[in-house]
Amino acid sequence: MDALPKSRTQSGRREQTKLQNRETILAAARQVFAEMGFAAATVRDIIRATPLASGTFYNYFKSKEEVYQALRDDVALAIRPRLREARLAAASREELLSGGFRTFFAFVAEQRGAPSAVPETSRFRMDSPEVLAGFAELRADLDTAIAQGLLPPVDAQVLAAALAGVAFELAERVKADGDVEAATGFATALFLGGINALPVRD
Amino acid sequence: MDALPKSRTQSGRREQTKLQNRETILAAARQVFAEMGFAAATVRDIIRATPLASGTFYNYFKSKEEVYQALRDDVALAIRPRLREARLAAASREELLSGGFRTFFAFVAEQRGAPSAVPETSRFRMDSPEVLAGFAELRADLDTAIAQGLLPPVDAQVLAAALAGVAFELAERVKADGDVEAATGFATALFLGGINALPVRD
Amino acid sequence: MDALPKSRTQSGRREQTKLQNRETILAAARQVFAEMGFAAATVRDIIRATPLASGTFYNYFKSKEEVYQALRDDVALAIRPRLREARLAAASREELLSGGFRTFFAFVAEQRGAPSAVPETSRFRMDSPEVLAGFAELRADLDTAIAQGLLPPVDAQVLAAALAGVAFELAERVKADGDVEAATGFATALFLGGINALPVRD
Amino acid sequence: MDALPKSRTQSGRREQTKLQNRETILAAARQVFAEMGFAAATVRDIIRATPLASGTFYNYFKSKEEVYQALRDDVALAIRPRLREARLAAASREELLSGGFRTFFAFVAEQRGAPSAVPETSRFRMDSPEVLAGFAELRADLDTAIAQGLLPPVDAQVLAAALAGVAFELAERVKADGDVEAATGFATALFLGGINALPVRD
DNA sequence: TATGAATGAGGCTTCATTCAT
DNA sequence: AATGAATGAAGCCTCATTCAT
Repeated sequence: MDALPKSRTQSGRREQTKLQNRETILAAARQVFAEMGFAAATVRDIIRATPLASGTFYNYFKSKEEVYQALRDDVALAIRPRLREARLAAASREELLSGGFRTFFAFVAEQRGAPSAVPETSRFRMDSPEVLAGFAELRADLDTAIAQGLLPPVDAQVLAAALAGVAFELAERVKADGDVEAATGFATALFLGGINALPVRD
Repeated sequence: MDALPKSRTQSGRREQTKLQNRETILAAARQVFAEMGFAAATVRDIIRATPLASGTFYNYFKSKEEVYQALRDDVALAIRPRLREARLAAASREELLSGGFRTFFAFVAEQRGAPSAVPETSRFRMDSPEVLAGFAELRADLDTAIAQGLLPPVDAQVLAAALAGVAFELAERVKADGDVEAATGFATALFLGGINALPVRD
Repeated sequence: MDALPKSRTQSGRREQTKLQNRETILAAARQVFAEMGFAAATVRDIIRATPLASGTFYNYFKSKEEVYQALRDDVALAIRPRLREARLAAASREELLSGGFRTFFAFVAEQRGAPSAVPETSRFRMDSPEVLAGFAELRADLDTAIAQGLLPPVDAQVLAAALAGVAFELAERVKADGDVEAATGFATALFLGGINALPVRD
Repeated sequence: MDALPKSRTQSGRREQTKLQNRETILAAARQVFAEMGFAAATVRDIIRATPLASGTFYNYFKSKEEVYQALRDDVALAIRPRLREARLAAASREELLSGGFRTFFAFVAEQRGAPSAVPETSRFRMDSPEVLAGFAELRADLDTAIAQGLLPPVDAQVLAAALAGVAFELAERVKADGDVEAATGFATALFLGGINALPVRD
């Protein structure tokens, strides 16, 4: 957290600061969660990574869980429209798959921030409303693609889970090596080849 | 002051008790983590779910993280030999894939315990040594399969990640619906069809 | 920059508002003290029961204690003149006693407000200046009555304490059952009979 | 609170200390409540008046309210048997009244501890089970006395309230001047004279 | 080894109060 | 005056851990 000087004399800062404090807290929380993991992090840790007073935290969030969800939602909110767009623009099965994967992995590569101090031995996923909405959206788009004939009539729910599983797992590699195209190529080829072999719905 | 053992069974009892205490703590921890999630659980919560005294906990574990890893390792230790066996017994690519997935999903279905009190909106994965060893083992087995000609010469590391991603994600569905065969069929078909399409190593 | 009053009514409105805010706070405090007890109540609770901002509270009161005293004083201020009048109008010892008790119990019955949310197992008495003045007034009136021959020359201070003790304790019953006349009859008879037996001052 | 040295070397002290800590806390609480009043006192204040660690408080009590009730109960537990005995030993109405008042006022005089630092402007009464039991006992004894003919058939409940009111109010004077006999004489005479004049039950 | 009371650090949260607007 | 976000002291309480028994 860069020191935002807290001196009272910079009164002009206050009016900006108002709801920008929220951003300050979110940034600090992102940092703290990355450094020590969500489970170990405390509200105090977040506050300490901030020039703000402890009480101020509670003007914005009720708990670290609420901050976490806000972060998640920010991410989901940022990535969802991009994914949507990529999928809707697809004119072929290959474009649907490669477009989705490439968009996702590119986003992951972008987010590669300060590498964790702790080698980060735990991963965590909180299915906030926004994240769940992202899943639902994926599934809906798959259904649309099936209707359009871009995909065979497979179980969209399960296919969505498989896509997400591969995406999240390969994302770990992208975080490490930043190679978006390799991951995209692999995942696209896998599903391009595999989808035809899937059992179709009755 | 050597022990004149009060009775032979007593010393036997003591050893048993020692092992039992460890199991008691692990069982309580499994329960507690399921009920309130890992992040919220405390050592005290685990002790309270036990007839033991607080100090006793520290004769067996140093922290809840250590308990968590022990649980993880127990799971990994239980599943790894089964997976190994399934993979080594495979005489065809189809057997390799379906055997591995079926073994994994069957294990997950077995473990489906009392559903969490908290709707459990977060999922954790702690890459303890045992879990990482499981990954390494998978990768080694893939390499062996490639050498045997059961698989084409793809990047085993990435394929392992994709297999794990699909396995873990579909595991959530198996936890929910218990349908091992459906998940096995889907995953096997996907990879059976997809593997041929994958880029091969140079 | 003298005020060109935007309208005459506005300045009138402002003064009214000022008084109204004080009343608003007192009313909220009465409510809050009744609902959660004095000890548990906080300034914030009082503010929250108000449409006003937190800072505004401090334009009127310094603390919850000050609010409490103001409430007390309001009560004492309301009851004292009535008690005074009742006692001064008394032409006989019976009238002196019954008039005083009846006035007091009638006031208590009037105040019986919404019953406390908390079963209220604690009772407070804060001897604010106004309350102490009420005591002094009672004592002075007793001295006057002694001088007038309405009462024998007993220790007015102690008699005042005994009267107050019975009055406050029976008040609890009146709060519960609202039976002003029963309490008045009992207390009057007790003192009417007892006063003659009291030791007289030397 | 006298400093009980907290050094670890005095290991012999520990076993005594075990449940004697409870007494330490109660003594500190008595002191603190007397000095700053119940409403203003905090758990921390009580702990600070103790050589104990903060966590230890919670091994014995859950809140200051619980401490207060324990104190109240101690008092009620100490005074009730004495009052009971005094009343049961009474062979005449005069003995019944004077015995009860004298016992109560003597107890109050005994308890006169360190005078409050703050002039103590608030009084507080928490009707814990023990206190309520004391009231019930008084009432039962009055009924017994009525049955024995020591008292006329008045409303025992209301008479009990009147007796308590006078007793508690005169107790304030006894706390101040310590004159047990004066208070006893006054109260006894008042009720001795007044009881005959009370309305009798139908 | 097991016990469980004691410890005190430290997390969580609210509070009274200030002060720039 | 009124507002209400910010402050940070401080209360509440639990926690992990120790250690005498």
